Amino acid sequence: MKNFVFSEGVIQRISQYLRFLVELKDLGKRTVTSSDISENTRINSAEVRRDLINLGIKGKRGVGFNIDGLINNFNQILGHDANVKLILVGAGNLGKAILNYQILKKFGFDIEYVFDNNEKIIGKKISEKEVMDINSLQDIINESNIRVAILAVSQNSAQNVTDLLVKSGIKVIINYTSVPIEAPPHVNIQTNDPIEKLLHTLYYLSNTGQAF
Amino acid sequence: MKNFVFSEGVIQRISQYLRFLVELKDLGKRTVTSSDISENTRINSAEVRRDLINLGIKGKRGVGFNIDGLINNFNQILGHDANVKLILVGAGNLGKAILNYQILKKFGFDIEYVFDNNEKIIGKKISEKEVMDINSLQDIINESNIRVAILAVSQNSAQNVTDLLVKSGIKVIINYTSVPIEAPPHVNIQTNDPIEKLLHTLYYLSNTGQAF
DNA sequence: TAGATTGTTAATCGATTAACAATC
DNA sequence: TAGATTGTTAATCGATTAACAATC
Repeated sequence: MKNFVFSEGVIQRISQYLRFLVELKDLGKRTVTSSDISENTRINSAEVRRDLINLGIKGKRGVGFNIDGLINNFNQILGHDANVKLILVGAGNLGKAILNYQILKKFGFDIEYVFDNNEKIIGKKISEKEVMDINSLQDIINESNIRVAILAVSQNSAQNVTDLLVKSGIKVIINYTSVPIEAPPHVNIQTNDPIEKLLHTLYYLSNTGQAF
Repeated sequence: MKNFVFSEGVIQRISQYLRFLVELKDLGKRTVTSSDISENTRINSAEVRRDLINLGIKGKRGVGFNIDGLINNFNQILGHDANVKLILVGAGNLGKAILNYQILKKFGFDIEYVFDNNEKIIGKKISEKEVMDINSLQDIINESNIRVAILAVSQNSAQNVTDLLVKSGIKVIINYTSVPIEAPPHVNIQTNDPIEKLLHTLYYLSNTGQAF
């Protein structure tokens, strides 16, 4: 079974590789070299090659690696076998913008349901999705077996909605509010705001005159 | 000069520490232990202590570290001495949502100007900011010496606007569109979309039944 | 064949961890 | 004093890098 257990670092890098490869495939490319991947991901090319070899993926010397093969392998490792269904909570400005993110579809994620608590928009359609009453959230999650939610509600309802999501069985929350939220340890919260990236780039901005 | 050069890893960790500490201070806390920091950032507590010692920051045994002292130290290292001014490009759904991100203010970032190319909204106010004509962007950046931009335009104008930002002297672009954009190597692009985080969590979702 | 990139080795560096004496 | 956490050591692990023979 050890063969099927990957370290955090490897999974992290595979996510980065996969992201780049799907974009490349989209551009019509068929093969990719370890140095192409290295340039895009800032991961050393020797490490890329070692990762691939460790995963049992072979390339062609002088040519590179087959993009379709890599994508299939990576998806299999991540357990990304079919499209993954998501719910989106919050149909305000942020929610509407997220509904327009075509990248979700491209990477095999489908926003299946949209919820809000605002009676003025419940029942209306946004980007062809009907906005549902947040009071029906728990029932729908139970029926549909969805485990991943995108949180795009207002700051002051962020924690309440999080509690509801946890109670309903959601296991991954992509937090698009810019407030910290809390959940039990078995729920994975990924906060998506620009602060850490902004802080991080400041150092390079002020110390070199360049951003990196 | 070696004393003032920090590795990429250290800067990354300092950004994480700082983010947590500002939130803690906001809650009224005065001191923090290395294990508090460790729990929140998932960085080993011994490594936290070693980082702080290396930076010349001393704690009190049995008590912990002074939060204000840490924040000051970290800000100084990152070169975050005064509020940092930003521009926001794009005043659609996404831009409006970002204007409401109070976390920017809390961490010392001010959205100074908002630009759009839509004549219907140019001149109008959103969250007390007047929307300016994107044609005036280059002049205003030149005068104001702003070096950081948040990109929240539509997918099909993302690259054009990026080119304009680069030409105007912007050095850091926080890319909130979900399309990849290209810029010369001296410009730092930070793409902020949920794909890598989603891919990453899939592995834990399917391999353990839990997200981590 | 010539050019390019893989597959692999070996050396180094930084991150991670456990443990515990020092001391607030 | 008793309890807690720092400051520090030492051992280990994974990441990083350079280099180059193998081979497509």
